[in-house]
Amino acid sequence: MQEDRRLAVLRAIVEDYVATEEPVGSKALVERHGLNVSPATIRNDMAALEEAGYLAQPHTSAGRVPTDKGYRLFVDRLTTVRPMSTAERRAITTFLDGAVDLDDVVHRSVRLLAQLTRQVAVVQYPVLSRSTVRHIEVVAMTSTRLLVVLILSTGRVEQRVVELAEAISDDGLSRLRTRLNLAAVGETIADAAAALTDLLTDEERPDAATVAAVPTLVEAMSDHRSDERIVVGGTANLARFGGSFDSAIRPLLEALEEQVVLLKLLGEATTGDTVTVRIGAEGPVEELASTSVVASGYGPGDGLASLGVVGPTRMDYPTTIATVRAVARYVSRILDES
Amino acid sequence: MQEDRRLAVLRAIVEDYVATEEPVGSKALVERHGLNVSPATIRNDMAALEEAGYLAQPHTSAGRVPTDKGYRLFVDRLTTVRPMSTAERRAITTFLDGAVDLDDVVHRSVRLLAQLTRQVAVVQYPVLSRSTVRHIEVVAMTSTRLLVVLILSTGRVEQRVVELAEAISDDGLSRLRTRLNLAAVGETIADAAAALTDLLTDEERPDAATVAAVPTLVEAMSDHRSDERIVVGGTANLARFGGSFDSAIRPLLEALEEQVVLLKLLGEATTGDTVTVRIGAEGPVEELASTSVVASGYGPGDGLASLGVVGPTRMDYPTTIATVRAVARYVSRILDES
DNA sequence: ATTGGCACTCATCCGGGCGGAGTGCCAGGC
DNA sequence: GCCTGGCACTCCGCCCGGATGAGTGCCAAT
Repeated sequence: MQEDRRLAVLRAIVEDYVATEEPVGSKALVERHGLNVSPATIRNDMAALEEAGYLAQPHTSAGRVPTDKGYRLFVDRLTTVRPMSTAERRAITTFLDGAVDLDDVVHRSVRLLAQLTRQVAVVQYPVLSRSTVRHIEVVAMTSTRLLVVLILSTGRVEQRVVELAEAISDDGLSRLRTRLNLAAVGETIADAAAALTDLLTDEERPDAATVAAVPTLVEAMSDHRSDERIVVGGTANLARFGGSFDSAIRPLLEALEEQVVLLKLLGEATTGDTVTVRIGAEGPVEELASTSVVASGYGPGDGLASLGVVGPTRMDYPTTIATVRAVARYVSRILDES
Repeated sequence: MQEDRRLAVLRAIVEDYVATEEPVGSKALVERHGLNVSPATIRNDMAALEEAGYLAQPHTSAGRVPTDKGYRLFVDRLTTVRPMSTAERRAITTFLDGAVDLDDVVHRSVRLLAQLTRQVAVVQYPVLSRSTVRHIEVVAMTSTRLLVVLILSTGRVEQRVVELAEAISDDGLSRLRTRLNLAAVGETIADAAAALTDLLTDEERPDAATVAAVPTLVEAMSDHRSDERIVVGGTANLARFGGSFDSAIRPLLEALEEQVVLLKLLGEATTGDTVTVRIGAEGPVEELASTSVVASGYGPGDGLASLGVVGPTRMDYPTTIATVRAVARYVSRILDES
């Protein structure tokens, strides 16, 4: 009974606070929402909610503001998923359908997310597993320096530079190339890596170039790390971010430049391909106590990479969640098709 | 005589203002610099400088602040090039020498610039001309969808997806591959593009796959545009940026996300491989009236791409200029070697 | 051409007084 | 037992006025 109303009050406070950015008081609350009770009643409820840790007062005799815990309850139990309008759906599909390659998909996704949520968007490159080796190309830059290019069936391209201990001839180069391709082409990544390593032991006298090139290749193959690149967009939306520059925005800008931190943020906030929300101090980076992350796994098949937005704890969770989910799903579908 | 002193006064004001961020008055000026005249004299000089448009007063009876014109005079005639300390030199070389490929060079350069200048750094990917085609690889994603990968001798890799009107067989695929490579490998970009285009007309009946793939390849080759990618770093340094968020920082953040605007900024501020400075409203983007750009062309051979920093008009020009120049030179050298 | 002196102008910094929004609590009503 | 109206209280934010001080502009003297 009262319990229901109290939750309604919490929801109303969150909504109003998100909209106005100002502490919300009892009177304004009853007016703006159709609560058929008096302000006094609301005050009692608010006192109870504060007691329970869902609300806080900036100072005595100011309105209430949701705490992290309050937001948590809000997103967990009070959020009804706002279905996206068909216009929005179409915006997403048309914008994303124009993409021509993986890079393009990723970059378009960031822009899209940033624009739709008016927040900072973050997209991690997807890891395309179950790919096989399509071709290995070896290019001599100088006589002791090779560029090794690995082309996978999915279109991923890895390139590495290898330094040789001794010069290699044109002939040696093309022998190296055929040998590498013979061993690896057509295999899955794991098998190819094994086959290549075998080259080192099988042969009587593996030449220097092989010795140098193989480990690099294997590393490049297993280097899904290099796929953990991250693209950030919509930083200008930080302008809407309230709060002081130094305490809120600067650490965020710093984090956005640190791929490692970003990955941690995204990773933490992602389980499977469902949308996850990390609110304020729940996360690993304490300087980011006043920011929330809404992220989702995505990718062909299962949740293999993450994408999402970063914003102030005071954000419009329902629509943000809906948008992130919609984009994640559509991007996944595109990746599945291509 | 007085003219000399007036220039000295301008220089002193610029230096003090850059250091303190506060309007500088006559008394403080004579104290902090060894000017052997009285404050009153300085006041006269300042009045003259203001009359001439080099200084401005925030409000009556406040100290003076340099105008854009004042900064211009300062960098053009009053700046003695501060040689870099050997420690700085070494920092640059060691940091940049660790780079393994082009991507790495570019990214390291941004970080380096951002750290050394404590400003926002911007580096455009260099256009590596005189590269030749090393290999063309064609990968079937589906039966009507090909991934074309172009490997250049410099290590640049371009990839494009091609949609075919009709399905292609494995056999057709490998014939396409050999034909493309036969025509293009070893040629310079320009020659290869021509040779490929010839394929379309020479043959009796060029097959559908060739028809579809060739234009894409040619486009990818001439697509130095895709080399006009830009990497930005050090955004967190915006925190030190004075001024209001909305009038100064927000437009800058927006500009930093707009590759086009950035390119215009960099391009404008670059002629040849010498360091150029664009101050405040001199530039093309009016919202960026309170920011300056210090940029330099760089690249193997001549100034083929730009790199530089963006910061408040009130910046330490001498050291910034020295740093940008040093980095540009060293990056150029690295690119020349590899 | 330079200097010291002097009057003047503003920004900035308190301290106090006021208004208003909002709360907490209590006593009465359904 | 829960809701409500009333009332006293707390503080934040705003405005005002005076004091402070840095800095200027001008003028007469050297």
